Amino acid sequence: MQKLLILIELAKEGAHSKSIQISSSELAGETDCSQQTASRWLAKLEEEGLIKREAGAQGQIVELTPEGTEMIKSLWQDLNKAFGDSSRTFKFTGELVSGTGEGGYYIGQEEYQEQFEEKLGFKPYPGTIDLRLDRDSLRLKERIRNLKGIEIEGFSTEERSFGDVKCFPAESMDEEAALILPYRTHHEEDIIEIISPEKIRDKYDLEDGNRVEVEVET
Amino acid sequence: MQKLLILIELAKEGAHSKSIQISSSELAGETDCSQQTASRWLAKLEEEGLIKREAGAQGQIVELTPEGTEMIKSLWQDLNKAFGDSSRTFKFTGELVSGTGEGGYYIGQEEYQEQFEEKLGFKPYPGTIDLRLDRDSLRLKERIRNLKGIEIEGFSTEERSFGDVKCFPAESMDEEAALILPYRTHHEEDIIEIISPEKIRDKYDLEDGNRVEVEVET
DNA sequence: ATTACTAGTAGTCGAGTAT
DNA sequence: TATACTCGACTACTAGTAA
Repeated sequence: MQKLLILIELAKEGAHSKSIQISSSELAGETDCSQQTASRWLAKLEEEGLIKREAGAQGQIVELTPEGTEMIKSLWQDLNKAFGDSSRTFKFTGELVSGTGEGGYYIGQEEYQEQFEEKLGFKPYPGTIDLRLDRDSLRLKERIRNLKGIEIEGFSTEERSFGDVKCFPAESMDEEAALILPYRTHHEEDIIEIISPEKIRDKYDLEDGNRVEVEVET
Repeated sequence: MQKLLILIELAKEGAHSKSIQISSSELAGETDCSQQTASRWLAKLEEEGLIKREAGAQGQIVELTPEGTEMIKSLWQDLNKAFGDSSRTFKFTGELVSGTGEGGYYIGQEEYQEQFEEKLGFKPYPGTIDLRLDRDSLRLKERIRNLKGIEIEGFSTEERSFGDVKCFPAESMDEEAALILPYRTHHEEDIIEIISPEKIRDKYDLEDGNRVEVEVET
């Protein structure tokens, strides 16, 4: 129990994004245990690879490792699931990039199109708008991954298979749209794909590098 | 450690909002411990007043108590603080209600007005728009309370003192606005106060009971 | 299939204290 | 001041098993 509490306290102090200076007694005070326990746990957490630290006779500098961060973050996401992220609008920002054209190939598939029309209420233009997300928006993507969206089922043709896809109603430039999130990701992590009934790129004369905002409903 | 994990697992299963049926071995599977441990913890959690349950030879029905829910929720909020809720738009919905007129009295104070103008960029109409929140939006209010907003400092007159207030830029009906969150709350918990440079009530002919949406930036 | 007791072991605790 | 060791007490674990 203290192990988790200590890890959480370190996260609260910001150790997931920077090195922090914290003494074992300070930490003990925050987590309601003895200085010895805090010290012992810090040593153990280091051993387990969850934190990195430099401990000396005059204090220590602590930082969560990616593994430690991951552990706390997944706990956070569990709680997000539990307490819900309902009725929330996520605003993604990023710049327009050219897809490989593969997006259109996917979306154009009749099986996908039918489901989009049925579940989203519109027939998407057979092409995706690809956005390279800003740093801030990257977190949101990770977050939205855990939310329940509209499920689009995959299927197989003779040549290949198309995976399950999750989507969320969205709006961009006052146009109806949807965020597409494949379960099997084939994109770089900082890119999202948007579909819309209109060919938004042409309608608004968009070019690569233009800044675009997308509001996603959950 | 298991104690927290088990409590979290129960929350994940929805036990904070309804009674759930879960066997000790099921719970043990999810939290990676033995059936005996899960069983023992459930008994202990009940003893501590964190859960309520009906255990019998053919399973048990479990539900978090308000205390248990509070415990997990505060953990969640700690993590929210740590990992941030940046770049998020919160959409509040509710129905318009008449304030006591006290809102206008507050907002009208010169010391507040100056700070609003300086920190929000507009001089609010001296009156608040009060919204009785929908159930879904209630959660958001609780959530937004923990976020860093724009601080408006309190002050004292000869007669009385006005407390610190936190506010967030917002938009409602395409009008610039701000959500006002007093630290010392004097309202019922399901009500939020909005200010705006315009007298929105008149401009849009709003009456009590009308549904209003407010998008709050964080 | 459940819940949950017992017993033995492993893990965790804080006090005292060394460095 | 720090960190962190030893040690005795206590707690929590799992396996076995009863009900």
